[in-house]
Amino acid sequence: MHVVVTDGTILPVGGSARPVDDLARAVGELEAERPRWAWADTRETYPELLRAGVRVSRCHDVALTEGLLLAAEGRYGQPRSARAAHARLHGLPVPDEQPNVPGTLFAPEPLDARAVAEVLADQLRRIELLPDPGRFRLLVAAESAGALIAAELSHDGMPWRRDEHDALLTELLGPRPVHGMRPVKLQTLADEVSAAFGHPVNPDSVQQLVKAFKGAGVALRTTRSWELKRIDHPAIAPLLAYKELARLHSFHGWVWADQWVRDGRFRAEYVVGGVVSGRWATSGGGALQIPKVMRRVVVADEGWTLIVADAAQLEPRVLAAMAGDVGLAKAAGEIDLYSALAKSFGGERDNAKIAMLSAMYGGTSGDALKLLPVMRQRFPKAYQFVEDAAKAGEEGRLVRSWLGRTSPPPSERWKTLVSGPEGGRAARDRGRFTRNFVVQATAAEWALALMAVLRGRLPEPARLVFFQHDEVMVHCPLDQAEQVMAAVTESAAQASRLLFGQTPVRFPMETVAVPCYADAK
DNA sequence: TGACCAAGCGCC
DNA sequence: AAAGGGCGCTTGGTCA
Repeated sequence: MHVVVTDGTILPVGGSARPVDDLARAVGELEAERPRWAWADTRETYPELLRAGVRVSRCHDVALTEGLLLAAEGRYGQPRSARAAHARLHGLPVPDEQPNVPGTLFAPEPLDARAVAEVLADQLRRIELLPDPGRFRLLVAAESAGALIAAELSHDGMPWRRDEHDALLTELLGPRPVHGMRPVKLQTLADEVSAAFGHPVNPDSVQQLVKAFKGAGVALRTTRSWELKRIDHPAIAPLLAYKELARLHSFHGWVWADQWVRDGRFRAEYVVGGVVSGRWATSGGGALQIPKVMRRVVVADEGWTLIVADAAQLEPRVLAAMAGDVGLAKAAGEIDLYSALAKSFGGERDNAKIAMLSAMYGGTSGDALKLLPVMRQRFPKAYQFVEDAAKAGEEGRLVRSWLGRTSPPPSERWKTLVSGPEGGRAARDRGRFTRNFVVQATAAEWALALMAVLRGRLPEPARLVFFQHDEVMVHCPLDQAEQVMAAVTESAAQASRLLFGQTPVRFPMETVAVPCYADAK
């Protein structure tokens, strides 16, 4: 049963609205009945419940659902807030999308509970009109669970040892400099670059670098590191070292830690569905781009451990299950998908891998082109599945994930471009996007389902603390390690059943219990 | 001065 | 890990 929640009101759908003074307390009491809470936007309501110590098991996020519905209905890009949805429902002027900044001076009055209930009812009706309402309902549930989880991840935070972070930075860069200065090791490398050219060059400036290399008789198109590596010049070594360390300093250095690490926790801000494929994005903190070298500062609390679980070869498995390709599904029933593939393929493991990846991602390398016909012959249904997606893209049509997330339509610019002289290129690019979309979006759905199930199976006080596309991290007391690892395995199986029902495809998780993130794999 | 873009590279 | 898709984020540089 749905129960609508706004700032000061609780409204059980079909019942009567009840004003409440203490929202967290009221929600906490009603949670015993396990309703599906419906609210305009999880980001506006749930954080304060969490701060009050209240967690809920499930919800319906109106804004996220509206975004999914609009895309599915071919109205991608319209404002998706509950307020906008309500205005559309009543033929009123639709307000522009508001940035989500709580307490903004000009923030509009929140919708009242009755209006939210109206939008909810309308959404449930619209879902029934879609090609596969059952799957879409699952998508809505998973996306909404994602919203809960994202808020909880931010609330709980990933363990982050500032002392270890500082030690790592000091080791690599030198001691923390006064604000605005380069750390000593960076400055030394910058000086070495200048010395190699015989005059001052700012290694952060592409223009200066290209000019300096030109003066030294080296023509460069870009200063990308893979291009620099092919050049023989005394400035290259210090420059490459500089680039790597400078990035660490400016992206995840002391200033970053001041802003994002508090009380021994890194609290990222996740954006659920922030990527068109349904993958999450982050706004601030760069949680999805933390360099691997930083993993050694992610350390479990005393007496606790980190359970790090990574879905192995998720995307080819997802394709096998989606396409219903018997041969591929059989290979995906093995732990090492690629050796199984090679057996069925009658070739080398590496070749099987390249063929698989090229089929999924539209690879164009020489090896890939040679191997694709084998792929097509051995796994015709899987091959056809991604080919169909690519063809749809090339023709400007939409594609959908397994649960019904719809790709954005091509832009007006693309439509002009595709009928012009460079049209073939634009069409192929779009084809690669839609080919990738169906696989990546479904993999994202599987990952959401995994987390939603796992969240419900975690014992107190274990907490999900990190999520990165196909990898999750749980922080729990040492004596819960076995239980949590088992929960991960069971959740993967449950997620697979939720999405695909009975399938020979397995979705193994590589799961380890470690004191420190760097110790995983 | 601030707004905006491109380059470059981290993650999956 | 592949390799291709897409993201965030910082810096330098340009323009109004």
